[in-house]
Amino acid sequence: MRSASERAYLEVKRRILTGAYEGGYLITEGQVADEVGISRTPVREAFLRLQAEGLLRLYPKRGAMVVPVSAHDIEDVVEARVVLERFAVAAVIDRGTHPQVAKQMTAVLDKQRTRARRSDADGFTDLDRDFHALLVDAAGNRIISDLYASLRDRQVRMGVAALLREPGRFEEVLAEHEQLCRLLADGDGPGVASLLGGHITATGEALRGVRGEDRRGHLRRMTT
Amino acid sequence: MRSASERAYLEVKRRILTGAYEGGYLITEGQVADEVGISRTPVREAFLRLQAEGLLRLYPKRGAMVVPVSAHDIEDVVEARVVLERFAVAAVIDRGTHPQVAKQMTAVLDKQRTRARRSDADGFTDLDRDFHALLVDAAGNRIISDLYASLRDRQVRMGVAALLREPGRFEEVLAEHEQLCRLLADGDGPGVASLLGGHITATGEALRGVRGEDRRGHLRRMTT
DNA sequence: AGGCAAAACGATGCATCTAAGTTGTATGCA
DNA sequence: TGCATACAACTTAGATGCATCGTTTTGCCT
Repeated sequence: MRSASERAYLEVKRRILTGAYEGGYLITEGQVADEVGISRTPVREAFLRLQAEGLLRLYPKRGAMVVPVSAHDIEDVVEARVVLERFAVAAVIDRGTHPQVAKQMTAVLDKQRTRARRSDADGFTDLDRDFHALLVDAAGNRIISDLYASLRDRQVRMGVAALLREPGRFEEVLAEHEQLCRLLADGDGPGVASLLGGHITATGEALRGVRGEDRRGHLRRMTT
Repeated sequence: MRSASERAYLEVKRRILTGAYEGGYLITEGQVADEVGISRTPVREAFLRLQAEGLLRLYPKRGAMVVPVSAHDIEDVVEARVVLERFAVAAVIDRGTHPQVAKQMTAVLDKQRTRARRSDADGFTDLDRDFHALLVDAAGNRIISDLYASLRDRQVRMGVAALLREPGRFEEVLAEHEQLCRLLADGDGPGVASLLGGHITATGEALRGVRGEDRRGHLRRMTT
């Protein structure tokens, strides 16, 4: 049995990431406590963790606001991802482990292909995460790996999942990943770097197009 | 009056950063609660925040361990800092705001010089933070700015303050900062990048030399 | 003396209770 | 009607109590 605060944390995070709690809404400790069936103390702890992750903003005596994602936030996340992945590529090549890493990434890419054939968008998304995480983790810098993981979370919130469901998107991603593996295997740092810029930035562009209409700045109480 | 949890947070963080709580020690909620004169609830919240920042690791029913810093951690922090600052330089130059940023940094540098003349190590350190933060913030990426700030905290823990007290260190830092400002003003991205590598990495090297003997892996109860 | 089991101790996890702050509303007055 | 004020409802901040779990110590047995 998981701890109560862990359950509260996972549940609220899930709701935020899936969009069940939209950006801008106010949620309260008592509300979540009732829904999850625990007392308010563990919920408070979950809220604190989520605030640390940047998903909630706590207003004393008022409630917790689900942080809205702005167009600027998307740019920041995309930009940070490019920075981190480019560093990872350089580090991996510098270490000389790029052939092995490229091999592992290719293996993931193969799995991704089968998911694409089965139109399994969720599986595809998970493997996409693995693909990029593999690269970043191979750089061997814990700090950067952790940040990268949290960026993935935020991107999920921005609706990447929905994006991947668009027709033809699978193929584009696969092709780019394939090229990425090839360039990495060859140790072509600059090549990977420029490709990455395009790959990730393209995702960002598409994101901004797909959404971003319903941004409001004011607070609204969550209506159950 | 600050909130109780805020006080607990600041106090414990201060003790960790100053080394009053060494890495590897176990501290407990009750202990801190008594010392700060509040109940355990706000202390628990402070512990959670500190765990999120990577300064504490919580062991259920056992206590909170002050995370020890290993040589590898130092490398990670140094490496991450170089990555972020290099990005910042490129971004600032790309935006074309580098002349203004360089000007602001030069202003901070001037203040730093007066502190150095007065042998005010604390003031010097604070301004060093400002100097680098100015550059990173100018890149306009919140995510990267936040991470950079947290890295500064960790570096403080690693004993940078003590390092700066070594004779002649002020001058080296000042000279490097001065050159950095010049290169940035000229928009010489690659030049700043390579200088940065040396500047920050040198700090890391020195750090590793100055400390790192007393690393032990086991837990020891804090003896008051 | 050495080993082991059980009790005592100490820590956290969570629920609950009180206090205090904030918001929105209703009321009275100009 | 418009505005200030009082108040009621709701929320969090913090304290406290208890149950549970891990650790240590103690005391008995071999």
